[in-house]
Amino acid sequence: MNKQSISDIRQFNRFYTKILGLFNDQILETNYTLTEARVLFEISERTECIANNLVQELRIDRSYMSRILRKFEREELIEKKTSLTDSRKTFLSLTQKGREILDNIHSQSDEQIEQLLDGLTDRDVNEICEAMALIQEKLSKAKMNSK
Amino acid sequence: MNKQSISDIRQFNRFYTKILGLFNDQILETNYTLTEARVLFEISERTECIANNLVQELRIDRSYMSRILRKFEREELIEKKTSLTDSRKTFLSLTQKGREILDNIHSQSDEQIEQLLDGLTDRDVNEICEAMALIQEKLSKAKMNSK
DNA sequence: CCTTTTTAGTTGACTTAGTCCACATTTAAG
DNA sequence: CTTAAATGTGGACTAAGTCAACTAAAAAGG
Repeated sequence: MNKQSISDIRQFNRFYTKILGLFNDQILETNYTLTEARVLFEISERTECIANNLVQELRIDRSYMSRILRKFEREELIEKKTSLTDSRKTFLSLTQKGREILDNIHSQSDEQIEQLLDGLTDRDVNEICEAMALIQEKLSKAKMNSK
Repeated sequence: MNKQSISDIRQFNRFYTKILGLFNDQILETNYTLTEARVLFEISERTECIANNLVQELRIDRSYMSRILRKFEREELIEKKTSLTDSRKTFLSLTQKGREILDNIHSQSDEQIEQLLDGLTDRDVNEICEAMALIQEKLSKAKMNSK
């Protein structure tokens, strides 16, 4: 394995850590943390989502997840519904309010991305998107092989 | 601005947040946090580094930085030296031990990157590196313009 | 079946990362 | 020369996240 490549990737990680850190700050302005936003998003993307899915997918402690979900329930962002076939499982779904909050978080996130891209041409932006797609595709493939 | 591009970038951000999260976990095994590792790295890269540089560059609270640096000093990872021309400023530098710890952190980080790339061809890895370089280059350019 | 193990989730107690604010110095600016 | 800005520290605090013990239900397995 090429040493230089590894070093390049470490550098990119530092670079992107800073960018994601900025984004994180903005999420705080919505009164939700990055972790909470990720949880909301995952619930929105899944059908018959259960807490344990999120624990595994997002690598969040179960007890912590339990508290986040309780908070969301109190704030009426989600609804819980016990599975009929397996009463250990609780299906999670966003309420209308939950969808609105998530949309809001996404809007703010979009705004910040636009700021980040400010001054670039459409072509530059497209190249960035292609580069990101390539990274995702290759790394996803890699992780499959190594698993 | 193209909506689809923004959405693609948000997706990449989610994807890369997970990857960096994994890396973060490994750093914890070295008994240093990601933040501490970033501080050590920045000190190593700068000549006449002062705490306030790090506060601004890494967006860390000043009091928190003060404590991190005190911890590093106690552990003899860094040395402090008051500036002769401005006694408010304290120059920070890594000790031999500090450099060793940082090397250690980097080694573990490298190992994890190798795991991430496991199963990819050299060509795939090269393409990833090029994609990362493109993203960095374009986004750095963008940020300059918007500032 | 009936015991054991695993899965899903909750609760309490705790640690630690990070923030807020007031303060002390020292230098720069009006 | 007074005021404002920059650098750093210390105390008190909040909130994010962890750990361990527990309940309840389902699955596994002899």
